[in-house]
Amino acid sequence: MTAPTKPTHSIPSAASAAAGLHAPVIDWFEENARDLPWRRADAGPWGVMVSEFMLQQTPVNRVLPVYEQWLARWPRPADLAAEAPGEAVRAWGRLGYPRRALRLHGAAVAITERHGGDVPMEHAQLLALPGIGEYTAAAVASFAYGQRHAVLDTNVRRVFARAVTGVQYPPNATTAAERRLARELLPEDERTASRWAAASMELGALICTAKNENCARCPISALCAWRLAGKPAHEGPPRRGQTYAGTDRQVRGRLLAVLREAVAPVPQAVLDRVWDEPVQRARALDGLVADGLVEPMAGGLYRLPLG
DNA sequence: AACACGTGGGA
DNA sequence: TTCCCAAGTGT
Repeated sequence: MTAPTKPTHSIPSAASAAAGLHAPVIDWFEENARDLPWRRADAGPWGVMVSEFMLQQTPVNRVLPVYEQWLARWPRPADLAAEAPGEAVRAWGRLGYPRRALRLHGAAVAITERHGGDVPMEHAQLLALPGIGEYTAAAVASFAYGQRHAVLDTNVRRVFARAVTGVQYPPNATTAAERRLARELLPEDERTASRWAAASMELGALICTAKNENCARCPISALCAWRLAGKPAHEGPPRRGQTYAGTDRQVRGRLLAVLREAVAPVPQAVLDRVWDEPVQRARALDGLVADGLVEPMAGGLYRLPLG
């Protein structure tokens, strides 16, 4: 008597059960994707890369105008590489986390020196660039070059948490289980995989949002584990809210705002006006200098870095 | 692993 | 007003 055929090497997973997500999400994306400049055919790998830097923790609507100015001024990596890093910081404006501007400049220099001025195609080469981590490397490889990579950002993590795992929010930090799920859910076909990456991200950004999710317009609401379970509220430790008022970050922000607007080196006395408490003020300024965001000059003057 | 790192808009 | 959140990275 023969035992029933049973693949012992293949463990039934949530991923295999969720394979039916691809078509509805991709179809939805074809119909509802936003017409964003970095998605246009003429954006190119550099446009995609610039957008990814700017979109790290900053909403699309605030990125849009800065992105347009940036690409108009520096249409190729070599154009940015030829500038002083401080010009990148200035052009970054109020997008926040200005060290990203410094890293984008550094990445442009590395691309110019190591890759002949072309944004590299390989994930490992992208990952080696300053300011590019796991997410951004996968995003550029997928969006700019159509490659097959798991692109796991906060939107995709939330979609998976709900649709597949059945919980309201993903864990605070990305887990190995999430990475495995993302890989398992990735369509085999390269073209489909890159569409899936963009589509699942867009779904999280427009429909399956952190608050006030719009299940009525969701293409996979019928399959969503979280909705099917009655949309149970998040359990466990609350996501630690980041305080801001009174922190060094706030002081650094004020300091840098003054330097960004200044056309000439700024005297220490002018910087001193942005914050009353001298110890914290000095610490914040020292931190900016240590980070390479501010350059001290002789005579107690400060400016954005010349290089 | 936990933290630092900006900014502004919406609920 | 206060709180939450937005396509993360580096240490």
